[in-house]
Amino acid sequence: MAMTIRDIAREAGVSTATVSRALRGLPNVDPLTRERVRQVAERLDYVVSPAASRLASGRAGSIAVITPYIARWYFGRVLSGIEKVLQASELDLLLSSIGDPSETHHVPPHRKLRRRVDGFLVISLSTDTEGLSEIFETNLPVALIDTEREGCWSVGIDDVSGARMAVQHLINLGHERIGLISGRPLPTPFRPEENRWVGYRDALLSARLAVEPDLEACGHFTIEGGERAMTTLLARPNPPTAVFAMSDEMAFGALRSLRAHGLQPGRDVSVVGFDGHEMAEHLDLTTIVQPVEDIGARAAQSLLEAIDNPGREPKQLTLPLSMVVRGSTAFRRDRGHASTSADEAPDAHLAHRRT
Amino acid sequence: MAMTIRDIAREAGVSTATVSRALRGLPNVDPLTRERVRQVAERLDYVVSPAASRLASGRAGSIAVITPYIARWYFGRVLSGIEKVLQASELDLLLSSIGDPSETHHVPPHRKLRRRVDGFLVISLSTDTEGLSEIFETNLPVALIDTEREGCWSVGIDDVSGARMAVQHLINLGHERIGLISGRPLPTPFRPEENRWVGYRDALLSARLAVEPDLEACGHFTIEGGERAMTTLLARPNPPTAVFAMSDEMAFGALRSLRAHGLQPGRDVSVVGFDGHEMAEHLDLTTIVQPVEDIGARAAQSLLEAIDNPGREPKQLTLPLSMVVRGSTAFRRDRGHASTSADEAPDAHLAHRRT
DNA sequence: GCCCAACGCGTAAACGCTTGCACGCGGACG
DNA sequence: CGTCCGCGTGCAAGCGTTTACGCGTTGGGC
Repeated sequence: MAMTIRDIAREAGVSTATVSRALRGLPNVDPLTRERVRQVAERLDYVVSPAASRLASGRAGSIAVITPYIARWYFGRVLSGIEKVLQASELDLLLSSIGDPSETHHVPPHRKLRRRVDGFLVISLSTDTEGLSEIFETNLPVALIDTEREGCWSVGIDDVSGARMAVQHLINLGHERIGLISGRPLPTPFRPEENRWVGYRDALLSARLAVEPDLEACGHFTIEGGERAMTTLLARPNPPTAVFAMSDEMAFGALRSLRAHGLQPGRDVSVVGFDGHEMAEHLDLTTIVQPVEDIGARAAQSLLEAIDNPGREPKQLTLPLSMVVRGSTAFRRDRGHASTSADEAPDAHLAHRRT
Repeated sequence: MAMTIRDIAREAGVSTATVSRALRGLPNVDPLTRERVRQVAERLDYVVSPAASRLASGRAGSIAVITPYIARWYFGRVLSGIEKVLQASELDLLLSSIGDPSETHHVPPHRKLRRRVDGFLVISLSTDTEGLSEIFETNLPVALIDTEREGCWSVGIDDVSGARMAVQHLINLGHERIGLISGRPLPTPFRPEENRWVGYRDALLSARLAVEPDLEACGHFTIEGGERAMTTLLARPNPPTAVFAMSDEMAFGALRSLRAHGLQPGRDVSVVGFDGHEMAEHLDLTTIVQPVEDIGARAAQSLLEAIDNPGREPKQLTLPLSMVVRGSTAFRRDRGHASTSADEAPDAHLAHRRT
């Protein structure tokens, strides 16, 4: 039971040094010796003690994933992508949820992680999030998802143009009062939120359309929040005829609110979401789809690369977006008029597809 | 940078042993000394080297969570509950997805975890899942979620009676041909699946209703799968008038299939789901709700308890279930007849509520 | 006033591995 | 035939903690 490297060494008739080298695939070991050692280790069911190995080598043998949420759709999927890559590596995946940063939970325990990991994977958090600075100060490699930062590797999508694409689609459909269901009041600790806000604004401005506070409502990235936000918007003096929601989940809530008000998505109010959630198809929601799991996987690969090659110049990766047009968006029509549901937009210059 | 316990000892004018004791809150340390050491450590920004600590103490300082999926709703939520508890403890959370066991992915790397963790948390997997035996052989404490096993702690719900509750509800509504959307063909590596199947069967048998293979279809626990399953059931010679889906996500797919066939959930075919997914409310789906996040949290607590008190007799915990009745279930009516949507079932003896 | 327990602390031996260094040996090269 | 190089290997010094043990000092009970 108490198998140590010494037992293997004795059994194989070599020194512990050779066992160590043989088992780890280091050079300068006779192939025959290596094989013999392997067999002995196998037979005795030996696995190295990570603690001892880490202490001696100075490597932590694990990476930490810092995420604001675990249970939410987007984060779960990203995490899944990360895990798949890490599974194949030698590194352990330490999961650390930071809790909703805007709620100033307990102090994030990044302190504890200090001597414990070889690198960090941070999801969606603005680089100036409180508590994140400790991570950058470690000088360990960091891979950022959905953000960028000098000296860090990063993977993400172009949130600005994604949002612009969504809003432009609505503009092309003839909408002029286009609402926004955002996350929470700025400043937000989430980078994508800021960027989607910029994209929304850009699109409106370059079409010389109004950007009014009255067209915005916070949905806190939840279904319920999205529903409340839509309800709020509908209650405004001059409600929007179309809405861009920063996430599909909020869009789901918006759709629900519309139905509750006797309005039909698409026909009465157009809605675009963001993410590519599976349910979007089922709810007939037009959305900007991002390769979520891939984002996680690529980020993990980046981090592994950074750990293996310290000092290597970090790369930033931007993954492609696409739009899926469904029934929740349609040409603007005056309320009350009858018309067929014409939902093919004249914006063929944008990347999009139908399903 | 290279802060060791020795630096603290020197600076505080004590031995490393005292530093170690002071910082870990062990007894037999003068309160004044302890405080002084604390201050020095704080000032020098010292954190213990987990590797060294683990090597010396023999504790791994982390627990592994073995889960078949990360991205799926149920597992993400359970994981979130686990993480919240572990965050407050001293233990690291090592995430290890096993991949879909029925697909015989790569060999699960539980081997690697051997000397690396102080305990295991296993989600939903049958205890006889291939590769899980290695875990039990370690003799480390194991907390099981959704399953039970001699010598293991466990937390879960009563899947049998949950399923029975769902089906009984349909029976009470007058349905006689009640379909089942299950996960995959038995034998399945997931325990809840077996049990829900038993509950389904029990309810039907004790009402002297038919249990036919023709009433079953596999939905693989995905939305798409649920949709396909419902479509399959509808195409059968004598289709069911009501369906119990083993998960809400499959039920969502079923609802979609119904709509695609011009059928209205509740009025034409009743559907009950299982989980308490947020979207269930939005899709007006009757469902059995389980305290998912709580399940994870309790299991984590159990494991911590087991680790702190080795040899303690394991406890099994069963958490309560409830049923939320919504519009997707209604009294059976003959196809084609008009009738109002009467959906209040005469099964007041069952725990349920309306929203 | 004595004895013993309890307390606070230091000494030093692990814990199980990695790795710089040195050594011997055989072959290539001049 | 001597030298040198490089390969395969072993030796042993760490890596930074924890903890059994022992020692001196106090204080309370008799």
